[in-house]
Amino acid sequence: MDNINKPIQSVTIKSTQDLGSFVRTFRVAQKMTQADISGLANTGNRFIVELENGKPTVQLQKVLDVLDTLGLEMVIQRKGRY
Amino acid sequence: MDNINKPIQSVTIKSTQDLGSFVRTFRVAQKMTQADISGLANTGNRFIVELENGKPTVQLQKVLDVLDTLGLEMVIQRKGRY
DNA sequence: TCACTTAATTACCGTTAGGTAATATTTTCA
DNA sequence: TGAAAATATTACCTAACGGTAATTAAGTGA
Repeated sequence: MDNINKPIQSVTIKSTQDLGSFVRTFRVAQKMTQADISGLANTGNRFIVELENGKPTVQLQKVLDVLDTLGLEMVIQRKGRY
Repeated sequence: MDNINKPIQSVTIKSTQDLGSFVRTFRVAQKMTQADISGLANTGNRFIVELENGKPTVQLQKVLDVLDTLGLEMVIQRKGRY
């Protein structure tokens, strides 16, 4: 599939790596720095680094804060929808 | 809106409370106990209790494990989609 | 190439997540 | 209503989250 120039609709998160990679890609696409996010989301730079690198133990509320800062939201659904 | 007997398609998670409430409701609908989940997801019962009660600091990977056990998946998307 | 920006690492450290196991409380239903 | 099942709480404990601040490394653009 050709995803070039195709706006992202949604990404299924199967692992913390998936989330980290997506957050990084999306952040960069928004031309934001890690410092921008950590400032807006009231976290340390360290948290952003760890999140983007897929740390499994990041805390949920902080993740939600970062997603909100990026204009993203989390959805739960049954497996296999598309 | 009448949601009775309407299969859940997706739930937007704006807070850890949202997630906890949804997990509980879904688990009960599946006729599973907390012990069932904690067994299958390799966590303690304590984690399930805390997750369902909306603890903000639950760790992401464990949440993903529980969702997987329930046949659910996490999706990230831009805000405001429906 | 070199200066500047951004990202990553490290040390320090108080707080706490969450496992287990025991106990208590609440819910369920025959 | 009473016993069993399910959920919640507690104590004990180790590992480690994540903030700050300083430092280092990596990336970028003129």
